[in-house]
Formats: sequence, C-alpha cells, structure tokens
Amino acid sequence: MSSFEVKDLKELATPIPRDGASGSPCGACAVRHMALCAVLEPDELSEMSSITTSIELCPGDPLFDEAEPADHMFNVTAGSMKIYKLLADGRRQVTGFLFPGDFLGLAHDSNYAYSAEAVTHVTLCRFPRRKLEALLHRFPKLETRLLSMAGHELAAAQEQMVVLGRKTAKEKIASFLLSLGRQAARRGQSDNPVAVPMSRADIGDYLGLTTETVSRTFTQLKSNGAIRLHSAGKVELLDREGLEALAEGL
Amino acid sequence: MSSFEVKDLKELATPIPRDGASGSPCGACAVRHMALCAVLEPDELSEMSSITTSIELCPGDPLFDEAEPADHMFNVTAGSMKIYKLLADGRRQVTGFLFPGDFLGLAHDSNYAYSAEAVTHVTLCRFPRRKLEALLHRFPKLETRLLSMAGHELAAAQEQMVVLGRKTAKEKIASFLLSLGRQAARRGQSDNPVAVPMSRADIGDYLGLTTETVSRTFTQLKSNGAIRLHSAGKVELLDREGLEALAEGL
DNA sequence: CGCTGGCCTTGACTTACATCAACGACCGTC
DNA sequence: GACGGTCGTTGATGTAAGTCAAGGCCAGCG
Repeated sequence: MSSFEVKDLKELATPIPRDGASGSPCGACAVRHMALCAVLEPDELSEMSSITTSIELCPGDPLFDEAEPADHMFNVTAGSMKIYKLLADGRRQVTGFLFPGDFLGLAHDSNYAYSAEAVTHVTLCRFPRRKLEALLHRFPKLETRLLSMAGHELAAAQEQMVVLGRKTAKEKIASFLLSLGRQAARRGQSDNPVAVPMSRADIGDYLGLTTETVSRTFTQLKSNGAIRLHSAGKVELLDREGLEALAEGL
Repeated sequence: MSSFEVKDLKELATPIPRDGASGSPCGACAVRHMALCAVLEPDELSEMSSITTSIELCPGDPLFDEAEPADHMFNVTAGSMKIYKLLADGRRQVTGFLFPGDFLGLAHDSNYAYSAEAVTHVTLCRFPRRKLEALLHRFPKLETRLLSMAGHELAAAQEQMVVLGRKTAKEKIASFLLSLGRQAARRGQSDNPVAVPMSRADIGDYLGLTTETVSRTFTQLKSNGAIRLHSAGKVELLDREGLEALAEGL
C-alpha cells in the first residue's frame, strides 16, 4: 500500500484507531508513519491497537493537568495541542505545541510534569501507561523508537532555550514561524503559508513575551514585508531568507 | 559490597574505568549507581567496560563542538561540564550543567546538537557511538535506562524553559541555586553550602542574563540575608524557604 | 440586526535588565 | 613584591519589552 493511495479524503478523515474490535484501524492511520507505532509490523500493530482508545477534544479542553497521576500516554492523530507549566501566581510557560504524530505523556515519575490542552479540535490515541510500558518491553524496537523521539524533543527543547534566553522579540517570532513551517513540512502540509492555529497569548507564553509584544512584532514584520497575515490563522512568509537570517541572529 | 564500604578516599580518587585490561574497573566506580550503567550485572558491565575509554579534561577544555560528527557518547565521572549553543553573532545559551553520573552525546542525527566544555577538571567515560548503540540493542534494559534518563532531562529542560521565559532575575538565581543544591544532594554531596563551580558569565548564559545582572542579583540576595557567599564558589543558603518562595513565583 | 464578548491591535508610559565604563580582588609569574 | 590578566562588583545611563488603557474587528446569539 503506497502512501499515495492512502492519501484520499475519506482516510484522512478517519485516522482514529478505535477501541478493540476490527483487526487494526491503525492500518489506515494517516499519521502512523510519523508516530511511535511507525516501527511495528501489522501483527504487532494490532496488539498496540488493542490497548488503544480514541479520544476527541474541543478547543480549550484540557487533556490532563500538571502533577496529576500519569496513568495514560497519548499520540496526537489530528489537530494541535499545547503543553504548559504554571507558576504560583499564574504566569504561564507554554513548553511546546504538539501536532499529528507527536507523542505526549512521558513522565519521569508517577505524575505528569506539565498540563496539556487542545488548541484546535483534536483527536488522540490514548494508551494505559502500564500496558504501553509492557509493550515497550515486549517490542524493544518500540523503545528504541521512543528514545529516538525523546532525543528529538530534547534537541527541540534546547533550541527553544536559545530562543527564550538569547533572542529578541523579532528573532523569537521569526524562529517561531520558521519552526512551525518546518514541522508542517515534515507532516506533508503547507509550510507557506503556514498555519498558526494558536492565539497571540499562547504564542507569547511560548516565546516569553506578552500578547501585545507578539502583536506589535507581527505588524512590524508585516510592514517590513517579511510576512503577510491572512485570515484563519494563516501566515505567508514573503521573505524566508530574511526571516532565517533574523532567527539565526544575523 | 555496600555503598558504605565503597566510599573511602582511595576509591573516590579512582572512579575512572580504564580501557580494556582488568575485568571491570567499573566495579569500583563511585558514580555507577547514578549512571547509565547502574542497571548492568557484573558480566554485562565488563562488556560495557571493554568499549570504554577514560578521558580527562582541564577547566575550559572543549569536549566536542556543535555540528561536529557525533561519534562518541560520554558519561561524566567527576567534575562539572557545561553544554551550550551559540548564535551567529556569538550570543551563547548554556543549556545545561553536567555533573558526575550525567550522560551526554545523545544526538538525534549524526551530529552533536550542542557544544560541551569542561567547567572544572573533569573525568569521563567515552563510548564509541555505534558500539554503544549495539550494546543498547543487546541489553534492552540499558535502553530503558537511557530512556528514563532522557525523560529526566526533558523534564529538566521544560523546567528551565519556565525559568528562562517567565521568571525575573531574582527568581532565576533563586531557582538556579536550589536546583544546584538538589542535584548535589542527589549525588550525596552538600546542598548547603552548595558548590557553584561555574563563572558568573556561565550562570548568566544559562539563565538568560548578563554577568552584571547575575552579580548584582547575588549581592541583592546577600543583603536580603537570603544567601552568604563563601570563598571557592561555595554559596550558603541562609533562607531556603524564602528562596523557594521566590523560585515558585510567590 | 444590533448587541455582547473574545481576540487582536495600537498608543502612551514605565521598568527591569542591558550596556558602557570603572574599579577592586585575586592569582600566578617573573 | 610589583605586574598583568581574569573575574567579579558597582555605578550611570539607555532601551527593549512590559504595563495600562482604549478601540477595532469579528462571530455568535438573542
């Protein structure tokens, strides 16, 4: 089955593995090649499928909260989410945005280290933690895959530290747009114009800025001719070179 | 062999696994219980030892540079290191400080994602990447262990994003001192006074501040009576409660 | 259709931290 | 034991981004 054939509308509309029952709904999953389960053979996949529940969230719905017992792990199959941490007085740091294929819920102790919330309408696969861990031990290549994904996340986290610690507002926004674009491209979606589904407040909390500064910086880049703001959260990158130079600190 | 017996000076002075030869110098390693190799049995350990080379660095010595081919992975056995990324114009973000037991060199592609440099005199175990990866596949529990360490690092990275994105200079310094203390305690070292082996410039580059601001903030906390600066990079935490309140944003 | 309530944008003003510039403390070297 | 260098501290000033406040733009809804 080529990925060509897979990409028709009907299948894109139902990438959700359903609980139990039919052999492996994962077979038709549009994001499987990006997800944890990419490394599994059909028979292994059906085992994974058997511990999987499908979940849907509306924009703003919480998936779990920081410090809550980490009983499940998840795989985003459609839509976008944000994960964040709060300070006692309500200051918020969004530590990441998640897209189809992304895994979440890796907890280093028994509780979640962050909160997770839907940005758009979202569908996920949910795995009971203990059962998934058992599967990781049965299929070491699954663990290898997870380690590789964790390595990616770690590299992304370090990159984000550079953004937060050492870049100006303009450089932060440029980096953010380019990174959204790169992620969209990896998923085979348009990276220009790039979809920006999250609010100015979320972007600010991700970049260590206020909504006002985010807004001002967008209009500044717009007047520069570097970007154009379309409706429905689409941003067109008119001067990618310039944005890249900005993002690298040139 | 209880960890009681192990803790005499002679052995602490030679935690370095040597290349090839004698059965397993790792048996005497003071940091093994914290390191990747903690999960291995003696016979497995000697296999690991057989691919290990011991390395020493003086303060300021580079271990590897960002974008260099990632041919080796490392385990810190003594001293402290920093890892950092640079922007094109020289701005630097220190993404972490490493201490005995810490692992480094996990690269998500074929090149290192950051530079690593010794802060103090450092000893490390060096593993050829391909050989260590082979060992990971032979001993899945090694991979499980690495995944768990990566999970820890990821959680630490997210915590650091909160620090960088949303905390004031005073809160950053308070968080930093407490985190150094926690790490020291995990290694069985004093967390009060806490050892601060790195320079003001390194601290600034870790916290997204200038050396001047770091210095001023230290003196401010000193006048508050929250800390006392000793010689040799020791900082005494006089008001831990106050510092913790600061760090949490209260 | 006009009202209401989110978002987003823009403007005026404030501020925490950066920058620029001395100066002091320490340390090894000759 | 004076000298040069590095690192840390302190002071004066500048500025990027935050804060406070007001409108604008929709989308949903009575």
